[in-house]
Amino acid sequence: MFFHGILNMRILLIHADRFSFRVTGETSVSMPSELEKASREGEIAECLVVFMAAEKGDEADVDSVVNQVIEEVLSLADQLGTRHLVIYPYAHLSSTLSSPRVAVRLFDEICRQLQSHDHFKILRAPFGYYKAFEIGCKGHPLSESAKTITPGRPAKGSAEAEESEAIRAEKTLKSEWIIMTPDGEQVSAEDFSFAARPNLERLYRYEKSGTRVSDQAPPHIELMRRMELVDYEPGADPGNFRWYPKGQLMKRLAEAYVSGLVTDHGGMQVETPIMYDYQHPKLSLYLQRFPARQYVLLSGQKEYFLRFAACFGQYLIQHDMQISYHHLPSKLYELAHYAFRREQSGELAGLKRLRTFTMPDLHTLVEDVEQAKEEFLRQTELAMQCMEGFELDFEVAIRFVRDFADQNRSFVEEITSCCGRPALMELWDERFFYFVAKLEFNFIDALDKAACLSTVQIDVENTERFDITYVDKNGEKQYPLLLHASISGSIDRVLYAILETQAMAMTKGRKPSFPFWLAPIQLRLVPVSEKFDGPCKQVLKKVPYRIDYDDRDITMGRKIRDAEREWIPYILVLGAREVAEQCLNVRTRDGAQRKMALPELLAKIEPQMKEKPFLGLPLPQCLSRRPIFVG
RNA sequence: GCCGGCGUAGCUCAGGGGUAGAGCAACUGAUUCGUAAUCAGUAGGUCGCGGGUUCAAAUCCCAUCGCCGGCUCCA
Repeated sequence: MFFHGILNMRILLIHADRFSFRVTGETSVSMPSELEKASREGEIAECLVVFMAAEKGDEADVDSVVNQVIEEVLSLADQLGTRHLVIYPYAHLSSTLSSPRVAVRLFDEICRQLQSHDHFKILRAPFGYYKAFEIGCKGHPLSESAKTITPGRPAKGSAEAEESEAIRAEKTLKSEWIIMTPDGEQVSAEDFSFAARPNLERLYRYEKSGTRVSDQAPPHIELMRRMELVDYEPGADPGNFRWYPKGQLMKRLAEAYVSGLVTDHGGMQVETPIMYDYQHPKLSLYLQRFPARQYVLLSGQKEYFLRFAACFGQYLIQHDMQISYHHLPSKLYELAHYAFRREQSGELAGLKRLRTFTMPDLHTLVEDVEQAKEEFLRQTELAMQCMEGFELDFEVAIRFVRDFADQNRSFVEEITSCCGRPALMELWDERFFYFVAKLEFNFIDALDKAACLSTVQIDVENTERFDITYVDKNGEKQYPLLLHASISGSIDRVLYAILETQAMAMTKGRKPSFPFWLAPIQLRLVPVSEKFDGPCKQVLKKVPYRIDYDDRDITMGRKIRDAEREWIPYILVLGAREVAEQCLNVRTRDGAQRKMALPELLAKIEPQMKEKPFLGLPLPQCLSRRPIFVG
């Protein structure tokens, strides 16, 4: 039903002073029955002529196409005040025609429905014949209009028609909101005292009302540009960003970190295609579950959609795998680079919400509910560790189908105690989604808005839909349960959260900083004058981190200022005094200065890199050789 | 997608029917400097893109694209 693409019905509407046609010959798809339904020739004054061509994509959902064509025609006829219609099959509007069978069905239905409006006089031209026509177009602004009809995207004005079953269901879904404390206590969210957890209250209010007014742009947007990390790309579709060297480095480090955590946890890393066949039977079933927000692309005569998650690529692998109960739990992992969601333009928000983003996606097949719970907890711990590595604070939300929560009370308590903080719990009476349990780590940003980062879910639907099976002890095929997990959430969104966190720190008068392992430049060497170039080169050779060298011909005050504005964790000043004392003057983010010998400094830095990935400088080491990317 | 705001130099912005402006950055020169902005000079623009009104449009009108915010949405 939400199955649509770009190969869809075209109609051309022309308001004419006069229109006439006559059949001139047969084509390869001529059907004599058409001549009975329509006329061999006809003439009409003052009318709306509807030229139509049915396309391949229409075959998926004839009813929806018919409804939309009717709506377009009625609305235009109404505006023009005309009562005469001409229905004219016109294959030349399309290069990818549907089958004649479908086209005839479509035209029949459109005519039948239009005829039911008795104030119309309809002239119908036959399908499948060569025809000659003459037309006198009125030429006013409304007199010519072309439309492409998209099945499944129903007529304007029927807002609910645009929603999938699942989304519609969510609207009517009754939620109960509870706060669950780490020691297992449950309090209705309305009665809970949030004094110690203001962000949890923000999450609850945000979730309950779904909105938060703001007249400001999220502060990370200015930061991502000023810090030369990420920027808008006017040459692309909105929500597709360009990544400058520093941002690209941070992204690669974050990806390497998350992938390392997941593969150490037993995830088997794979890579799957970014585009899929629209007509694939299993995928089309899956797509029907969700609103149509895909990028669709046409290649030759075939339509493809760009993946919106790594799920189905992995389902298709798991479907083909031979799995026995010995292998469970079995984990496939992909760093989905990229996933595409054609969000509405107004929904895009810097790095928080993009149309193209990178997402770590872990899918774990488990034998039964017991194994699912065990894995769920391990993956929750992993997500905790991940947030710690990124130095991010978050609030926990857990959502359950009520029956599942009732039958697994101790599990629910274990999740909250594992997170070590009170959690917002949502309970649904019925299951509308594919999962029975969902954990989320939500980040609260500088504008008090929530964004979901890590998530773990128990899926009870998709192994059956994608025919993913394992062989049990008795040699019988079984459907496993499936855990979805994104240990960090979208990598882009992690960067958003890091930048928003620093924006909040700045408003509180604190100096912003990146986690040391993620800082694009970790140390900067500042010579007091160019006379110290020699000793500086010696220092550069001995530091195994991302260190650069401010060799520009400007004052030292200026160099310090620039380094501070880049949030560089260690600024090393080298002049006559340091050369004499065989040391460096080290300035840290707190503004303090200390004399340190190089080995002492390296020893201080080392623990900050523990178990974190490392990559080299993303830019020329000498600042004098470094171009400016943003203003 | 709908509603509102914005779009002028690389960046941040002022101007508002009659010669295109500032600060920062860039470039050149001087300066060799001790912890958040050294001094002087030079260059830099299809005023988002496209139409229209006008003797004349960056300025007014229309359309369009982009960004931001709200609605909706967030698999």
